[in-house]
Amino acid sequence: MDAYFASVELLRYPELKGQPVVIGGRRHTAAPSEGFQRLRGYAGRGVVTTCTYAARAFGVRSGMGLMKAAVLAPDAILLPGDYETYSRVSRTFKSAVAEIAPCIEDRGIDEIFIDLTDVPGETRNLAQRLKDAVKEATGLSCSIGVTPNKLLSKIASELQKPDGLTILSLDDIPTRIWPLPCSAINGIGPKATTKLEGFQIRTIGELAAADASFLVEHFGKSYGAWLHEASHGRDDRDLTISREPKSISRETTFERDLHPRQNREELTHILVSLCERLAQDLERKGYLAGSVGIKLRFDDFSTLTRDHAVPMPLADATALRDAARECLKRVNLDRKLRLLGIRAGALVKREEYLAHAASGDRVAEAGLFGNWPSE
DNA sequence: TCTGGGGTCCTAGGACCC
DNA sequence: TCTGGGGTCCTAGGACCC
Repeated sequence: MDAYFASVELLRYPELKGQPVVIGGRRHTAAPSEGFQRLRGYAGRGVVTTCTYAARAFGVRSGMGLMKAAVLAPDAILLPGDYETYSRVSRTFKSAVAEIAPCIEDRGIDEIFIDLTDVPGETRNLAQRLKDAVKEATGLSCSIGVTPNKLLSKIASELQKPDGLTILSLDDIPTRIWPLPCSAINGIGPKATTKLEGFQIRTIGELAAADASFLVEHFGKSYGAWLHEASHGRDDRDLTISREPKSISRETTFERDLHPRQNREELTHILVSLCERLAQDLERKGYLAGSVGIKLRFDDFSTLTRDHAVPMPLADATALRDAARECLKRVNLDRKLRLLGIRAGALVKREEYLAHAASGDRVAEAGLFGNWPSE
């Protein structure tokens, strides 16, 4: 989806069309009827989640601090994110696509992979039908890349944003893919980009020209070999149609840094609140946590995590808090914090766990391992 | 003027087991 | 007194993505 959150907001406020609009920051109590909040004079933490193309023209980008964005585009309109609406519209566009092509891999709120292998129809025609269906169902534009695999489709979908439709075959790789910067490949982030630049490798073509052995030597067996394959547009991954979550978490960045001793009560209150929200998430989704972790970010932005495997899977707020305390015992709390998070890992389906526990399977399993025959 | 929140996957060391 | 080969689980950190 193109500039997804911002585009959804433009549906709600059509009068903002063409204007620089930024989604981000915390929900504000001021009603929009009193006029839109401008970025000018913004004070506080928070980043740009999404922005319109008009805002991008000022140099504003996703992930940029709002204070910096305010300098670049002081008259841009700032709207808080409304994730419930974005989720609802997300389900709508995915359903519209599924009516035409049911084999879909979910890639988050605004992105999907679609397997068109068994969908009849001429390629360009089919892609246009998908775009039309999304537009019809949501009023929003999207950008599509049709290629032989996921790696290339992801790159192709970015080539003509917004409202793009790009079709590539393997023969197009030298002309369409190789001129692009390495970072256009999904999986090559800032660190790898910098390191590659150190070897004078800037484009995907330059990466493709590098020896596989050289890449393995400097980037490791697995990542190095993958870099080589990716640069040649090779990718044999299947679509992942359904998956179970591995972890569920809640975290929050404070308005101001808090000290574990001076602001003990405030921090305790925040932790309790995070545990309550996480407990609700677990309950709603039907999972129990086999491990509980905490995440701390200090005033210098350094981050630390601690994990605790619990003897019995749990999901209620009090138990989460007790487990979090076990983790906190192992941390030196002598510096101010800017973020606190809690995470449920080693998830087990509540229903399945309860069924096993009732049938005594757990006891049998423990017995099996306890009595393992020795040589 | 510092840098959100929710995730996944990978690596690597150590404990522990047969 | 010194040392194997295979495996799993736990924990911590980091890169990357939406």
